Amino acid sequence: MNESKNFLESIVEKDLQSGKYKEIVTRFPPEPNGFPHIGHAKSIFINFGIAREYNGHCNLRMDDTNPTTEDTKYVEALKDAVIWLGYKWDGNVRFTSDYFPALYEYAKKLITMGKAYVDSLSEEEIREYRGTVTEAGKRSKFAQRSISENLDLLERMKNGEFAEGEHVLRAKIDMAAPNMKLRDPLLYRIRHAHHFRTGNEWKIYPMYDFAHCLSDYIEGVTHSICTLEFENNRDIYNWVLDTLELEPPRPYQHEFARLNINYTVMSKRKLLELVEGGYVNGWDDPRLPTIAGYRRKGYTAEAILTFCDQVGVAKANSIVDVSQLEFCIRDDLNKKVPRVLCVLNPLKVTIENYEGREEIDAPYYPHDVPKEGSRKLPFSREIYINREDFEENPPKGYYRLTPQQPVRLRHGYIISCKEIIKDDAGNIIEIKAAYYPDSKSGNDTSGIKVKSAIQWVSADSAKEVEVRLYERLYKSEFPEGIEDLNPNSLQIIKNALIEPAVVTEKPDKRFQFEREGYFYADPLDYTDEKPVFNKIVGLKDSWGKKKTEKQPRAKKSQEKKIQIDGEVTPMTPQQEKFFQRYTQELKLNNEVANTLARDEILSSLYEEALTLLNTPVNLANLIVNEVAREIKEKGFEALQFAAKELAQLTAMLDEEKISNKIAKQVFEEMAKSGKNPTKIVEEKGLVQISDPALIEPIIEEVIAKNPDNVEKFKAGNKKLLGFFVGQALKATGGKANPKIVNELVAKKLG
RNA sequence: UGGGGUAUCGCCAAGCGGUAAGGCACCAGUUUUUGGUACUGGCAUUCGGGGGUUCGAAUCCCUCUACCCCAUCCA
Repeated sequence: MNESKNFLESIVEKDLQSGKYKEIVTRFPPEPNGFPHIGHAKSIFINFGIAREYNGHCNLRMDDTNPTTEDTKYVEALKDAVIWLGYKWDGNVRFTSDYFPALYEYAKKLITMGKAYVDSLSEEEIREYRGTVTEAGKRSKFAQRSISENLDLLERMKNGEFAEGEHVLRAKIDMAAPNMKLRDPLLYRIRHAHHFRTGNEWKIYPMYDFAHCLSDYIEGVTHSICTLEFENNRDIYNWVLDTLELEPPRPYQHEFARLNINYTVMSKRKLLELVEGGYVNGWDDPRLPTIAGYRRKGYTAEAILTFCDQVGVAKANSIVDVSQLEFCIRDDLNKKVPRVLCVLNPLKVTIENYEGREEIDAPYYPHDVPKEGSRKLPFSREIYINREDFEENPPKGYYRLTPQQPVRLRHGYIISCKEIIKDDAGNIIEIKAAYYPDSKSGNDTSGIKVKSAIQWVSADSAKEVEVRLYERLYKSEFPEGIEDLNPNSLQIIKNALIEPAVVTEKPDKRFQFEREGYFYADPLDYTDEKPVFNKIVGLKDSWGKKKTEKQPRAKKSQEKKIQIDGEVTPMTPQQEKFFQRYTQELKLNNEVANTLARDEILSSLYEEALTLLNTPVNLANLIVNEVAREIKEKGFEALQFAAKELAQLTAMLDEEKISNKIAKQVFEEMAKSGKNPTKIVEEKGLVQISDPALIEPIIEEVIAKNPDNVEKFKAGNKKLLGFFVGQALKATGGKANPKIVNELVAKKLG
């Protein structure tokens, strides 16, 4: 498990601690209009994971408010995905459509409150009236309708008296809102369509923004977690819940960045295009990032979950490298799966000095995997090895069989090449070899050193199998469309040869084909007569990499990106006047003066404080930095202090009664409680300690407690000075005079 | 162009005024009858840029830049 907390976990912990909620309730709320993919897995992992972590529960809710796109086959797939990933939803599967009656009542309530109206503008008009990002919209004349008329119209909409598009129900919020989503959002539209659950019962269907928040509320959800593109919808979410004056507690929405992986597409539209266009073989094609695809390919749920955990949850749009996912599945399978021998591209080898046959006892697991089990490996005069494991003219660093270099047959004997047989075209078709009888694995007395052991199968007992080799679907790292498809994403080998135990014993469904990768017995097409294996992922291959790479490796551009400074809005004459006064008369630095001059609130506060205390620089710094933050966070009206308190605080600073560090602490307290700063200092005894005699023993102690850091410091790590100062300051509760501490630490450490 | 977000290593990502976590990738080396695994070590003098505040800034303030989302009767 990822040890550091993500921002959602922090929020949940805070809400639990503050008593905002007694129990955490989350929900995974997909629309059943497509097959789930690994992006859903991330959402499932987060929602169910948080519920599990904090002993709450998580609902599975189908957000089925759009009858034209949804289908029950998708709800089954979604349910399967959750179960496969190992989670259990609370109670039954929920459906937004279950709440249609309740939602309808809430809509009537909004109308009654004068907060919603039936609009009869056309679709096009509604769009026009909405305005643009820079221009305010204008409200429909139908917003004037009376409550009773609205109520009547809504009921008749529900009863099917109107055609689609004739009317809609809208929230009455603000047609000039800077957030476009708030410009009287639609709440209901008329749809004469068949819904896969409610049939033809409803003629009106609620929109996402109306249905989602209320469904969350109805289910008692506490944390409504969704992806970043809903950030703008959060305002409506809150508006609906607040306006309806629902009994608390109510849910709050939090957004995280959706999952993206390079060489992969995740959008419903593009996935659909691949399937419908026949570029892949259905929704469970192993090249697809769908849950069904990964499953068919042989991925384990554990690997997917580990991956979700590793990539973390944050708010920055990002694209994760596929190698992270590949690592997860390799890492999982490495410790679970039996190793067997399979020859993908067979080359016949006749061992001329061997007669008869024998069975070699071979363990399924290597020494570093703590699992038991073994099988018999038949060996005979005729065997097959992989074509790539023999080279007539080997490149430098080649470890396998060559005319000069012997090689070990894994679990078996060492062989060496005696003769190369070629066909008329010059292709190698067979190797004549000799084996060393005293080199058998386990009791090798031959003393021959080989550089590698290769996989092989005995010709008389090997089984022919089909192996499907999958590579990334796209050749482009950030694929756009079908033009970026990798033409070689699927290679089918019809006549690979595998050792018999795999088919007869079936020790598992997943295997490592030694030196090749991990493979999975295809759950649909595999039969004992015609076994089929899918490649899950290859092994790491440092040899193959060495061979292919070498030359490209574009050197990264060393120069930093040059950033152009944009234009700064010029000051008004009034601001200019202030600026002049601040810089020249009061000797403030340009930056501080500039900030002050441009901000009316700050400057008036400053001017006022100046009349109480004539310390222009310290006062300006306090206002520009600390007060500005306070105003930014809470607003000017919420300020708990006035110019007088600021002057008092600054005065203490001037007298060096308190240090800057303490001043910040006092300021925070003052901003929170509105207490008088002098009083805070007195009550908490925050007066600065500047006497070296008092500080010195503390420093001694810090030094004594951190011998290794002293070492590091003496070895040249000068950054550690800050560490020691910090520790000493901490020991005094921040009261020690930092300047003095700095000096003393520097002196003591030489 | 208004509003809402986001920027920390090649890719993810912690960090919330006092020593720049961790994972993947990569590079060395050790072990190895899988060119796998495991193990060891190396990988950000610097946090999008520029200023400011502070003894001390990735963290606070100002400002600029880049990218993402919003003008579906989709979710």
